[in-house]
Amino acid sequence: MSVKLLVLGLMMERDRHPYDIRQTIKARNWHVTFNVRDGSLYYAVDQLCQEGSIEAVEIVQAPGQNRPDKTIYRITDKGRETLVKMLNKQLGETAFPQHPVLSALPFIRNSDHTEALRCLETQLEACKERISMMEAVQQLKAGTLPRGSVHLLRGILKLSLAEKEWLEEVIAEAKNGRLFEPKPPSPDS
Amino acid sequence: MSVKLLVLGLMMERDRHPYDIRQTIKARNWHVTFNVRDGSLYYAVDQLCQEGSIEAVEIVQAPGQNRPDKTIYRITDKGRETLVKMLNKQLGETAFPQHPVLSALPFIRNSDHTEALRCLETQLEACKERISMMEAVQQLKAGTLPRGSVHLLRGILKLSLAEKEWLEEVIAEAKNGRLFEPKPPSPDS
DNA sequence: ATTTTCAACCTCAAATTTGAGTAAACAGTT
DNA sequence: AACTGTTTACTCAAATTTGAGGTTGAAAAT
Repeated sequence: MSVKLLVLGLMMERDRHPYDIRQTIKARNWHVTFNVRDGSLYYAVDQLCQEGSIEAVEIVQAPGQNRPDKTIYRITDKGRETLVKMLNKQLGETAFPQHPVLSALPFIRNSDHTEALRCLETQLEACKERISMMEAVQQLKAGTLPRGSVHLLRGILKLSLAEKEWLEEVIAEAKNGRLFEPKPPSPDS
Repeated sequence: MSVKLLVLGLMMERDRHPYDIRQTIKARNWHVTFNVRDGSLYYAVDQLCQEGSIEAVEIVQAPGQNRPDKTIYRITDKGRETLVKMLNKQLGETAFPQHPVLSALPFIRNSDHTEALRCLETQLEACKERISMMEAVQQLKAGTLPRGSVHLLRGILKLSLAEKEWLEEVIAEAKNGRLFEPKPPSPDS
């Protein structure tokens, strides 16, 4: 969710420019949890700057002279406060995460069944890939990472494993068609 | 995610007015998966109406005469097409769901540790409640629900159980302080 | 009999995200 | 030497969500 939290958190490690943040996310395989578009990133940086949570420190002239120069930002004292507040806020949100398949399921009988099955199988594929990726990363880096990041990996892994089992059940019922049956007798669904 | 999908899906069952949708969500305990504010709901209905996916059928005069009258909508043929498209789109999204704790974890060492621990415990509480609620609902209604809805419940349950175990591990490390330790030796985290 | 609360309804500005661009430099290919 | 693709770096309108508010009438509490 909060892109601002991400920005401030990364700025705690060192001064950065927006694009650096983008790269760091990739480098750490954080795109799984932090699904941020460029737009939101630059927007968040702008906001943080306006509210005084970060400040521009340096403008680096890029190699070619017509290229836009990157502005490097630093977190301020106010920013450190903001960070603590946002952490509290976010840790306090008890909303269940939104899963696309989960929220599509109650309506799935209105779908094109063949197509839906194909989608579910793609989901399972993606899920399995995520699992092996997380296992690999854990092997490689677990020793060197701060505990928070380790638990991030373990969390993704654990949730993905549960997701996998569940998807397999759903797919089984999609295959035998039961998933798409109109209804048992019932009054309210 | 897609509020529009929700609206169309519910309109497939019968004609409805926006507030009816709101109530149905509550009645079915769907607020867990569909976390919709009033604003988005009315906005989505408006959009769907403008694009011709639903149409107003009837305007019911509410009891007192100064109260706003509710407009009842019906799904159109175009709406049914839209629904199928949105289902496909949504089922095709393989993004990992956003969990507030998950994305706060890598930065948690910058938090107020006592407060953070308290938050984590609240999370665990909420998670447990969700689990017992889902178990109860399953007991009561599993027989009468369409399969899609059953799998929705089972999914929430399965994911929440995994979440619970994971949270317990995290809390254990928050208690002994290891979670907040600055870092093991490493270069990149 | 009057105040308080609650459920039914809805609105709207401001914040944020999405999606689709732009443009320059470099690396590799034909 | 001209093409194609990729990385760096950013922009912007349009779509959507958020958060907070507003009105009426009926029911409950004082």
